[in-house]
Amino acid sequence: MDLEERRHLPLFSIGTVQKLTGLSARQIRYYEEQGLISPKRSEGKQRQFSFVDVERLMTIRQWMENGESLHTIRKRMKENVLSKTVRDLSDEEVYQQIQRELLEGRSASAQSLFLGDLSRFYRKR
DNA sequence: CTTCTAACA
DNA sequence: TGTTAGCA
Repeated sequence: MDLEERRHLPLFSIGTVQKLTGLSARQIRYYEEQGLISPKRSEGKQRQFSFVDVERLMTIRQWMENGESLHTIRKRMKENVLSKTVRDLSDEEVYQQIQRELLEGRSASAQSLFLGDLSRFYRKR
C-alpha cells in the first residue's frame, strides 16, 4: 500500500478531529455540508476522517483566520484539485502543523488520541 | 455519536 | 455569513 493510499484511509472520528484541528464538531459538519470535505461514513452514519480531510480542515481554518469566506475557500479548493500541485502540503508540513496544534496547549489527550489513531496508519502496510 | 432548527453577531 | 445551543 503506497503513501497516497494511506493518506486517504478513514482513521479519525469527529471527536479526534476536533481535538486535532481545534474546530468544533458543528463547524466540521458545517464544512462538510458546504462541500469542503467528504469524510467516509462507517456503519451507524459516523464520519471517519482521513489524513487528507484533517489536512484540508486545518487549511480551511487557517484561511478562515485570514478572513477568507467559505465561498472563496470552496473556490480555491476546486482550483487546487484541478491544478493539483499548486498547494498540496507535504506530509512533513501536515505533521508540523498537527504538532503545533498539540503544543498550542489544547487537550492533553489529543496527543495520545492522535498517536493511537495513527498506529492504524502505520500498521496497514 | 447523529440531524435539525432557531437564534446570534 | 458563520457559528452555536439545545433538542430528539
